Amino acid sequence: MESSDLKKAGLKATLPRIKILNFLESSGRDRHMSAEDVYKAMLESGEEVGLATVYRVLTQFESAGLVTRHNFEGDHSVFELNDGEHHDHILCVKCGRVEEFVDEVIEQRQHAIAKENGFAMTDHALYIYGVCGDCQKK
Amino acid sequence: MESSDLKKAGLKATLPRIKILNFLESSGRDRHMSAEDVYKAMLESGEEVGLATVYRVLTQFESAGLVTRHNFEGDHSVFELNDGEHHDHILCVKCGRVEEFVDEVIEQRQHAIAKENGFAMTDHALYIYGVCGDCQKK
DNA sequence: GTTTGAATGAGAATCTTTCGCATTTAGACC
DNA sequence: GGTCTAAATGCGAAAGATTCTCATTCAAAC
Ligand SMILES: [Mn+2]
Ligand SMILES: [Mn+2]
Ligand SMILES: [Zn+2]
Ligand SMILES: [Zn+2]
Repeated sequence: MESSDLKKAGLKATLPRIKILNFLESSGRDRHMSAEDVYKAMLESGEEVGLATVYRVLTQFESAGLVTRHNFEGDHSVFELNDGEHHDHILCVKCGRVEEFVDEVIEQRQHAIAKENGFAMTDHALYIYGVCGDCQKK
Repeated sequence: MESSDLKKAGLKATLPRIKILNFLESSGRDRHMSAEDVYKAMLESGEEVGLATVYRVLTQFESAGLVTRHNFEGDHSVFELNDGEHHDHILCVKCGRVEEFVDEVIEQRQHAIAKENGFAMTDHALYIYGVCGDCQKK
């Protein structure tokens, strides 16, 4: 459906790419998914795409700015559809819940710190880990 | 030498653990090393320790609070000796240079954000990526 | 010094991700 | 619509990082 988005991103509108993009757009709550997550979820919904293709396409989407890659799990990457607005994440170490936030003070301090150290900042990753409200009750 | 530190941490003072701890303590500039880095560097200096043991010991040191694990490279962990003071990192995406910093404003905002989201904060990771001064000149 | 459970080393195994290559396909051109 | 061609796919093999298994060794308690 969104083959226009793909072409705009300089990517040929192939069936696997369309399927994966559609899938990411329709995965409301669980926005943050690993390649394996995407692969399995698509299998279950009958949309067959090779695992290697999922990895390739997600990486291409990242380069094209369609998705963002995160490494807050340490041992594997998770991806989320890029909605244009940057945000950071706070994660529950018990249940895996993920909340998003933006803090202008932190954003500004980061730029200041980069400048202080003579760096031209290109990116940053901020992950806050903790126990969410629900998990504290248990 | 520092077998006392190990015992204090509840770890038996074995030869591999003593060697690795000594090595970490003597690695001045390159404080941030992967398990493989530690393994190879020790081989070169004649201190033979199995790779699996390096992985095991570093993980034990982490649990004991002797070292801190970072994932700023995405695909593998790096470790650094814990000096008691928390700090964050700014990394050059060209040459891999790592600088350390502490920013109280950011630290406080993080706690505030956790509270706002109902989380009991346990940890956080902040990595700023950019091009360092030297690499900008090239 | 002896005993014994814990730690080690070596390689196998696992997990995530990438590669190689034969086959398929999107998009350009007729 | 039919042809063509480079690019994309799917599969299994391969790679890199880390963990596991298990026989052997060792620290430290007695
Ligand atoms: Mn997000
Ligand atoms: Mn550091
Ligand atoms: Zn939770
Ligand atoms: Zn640099």
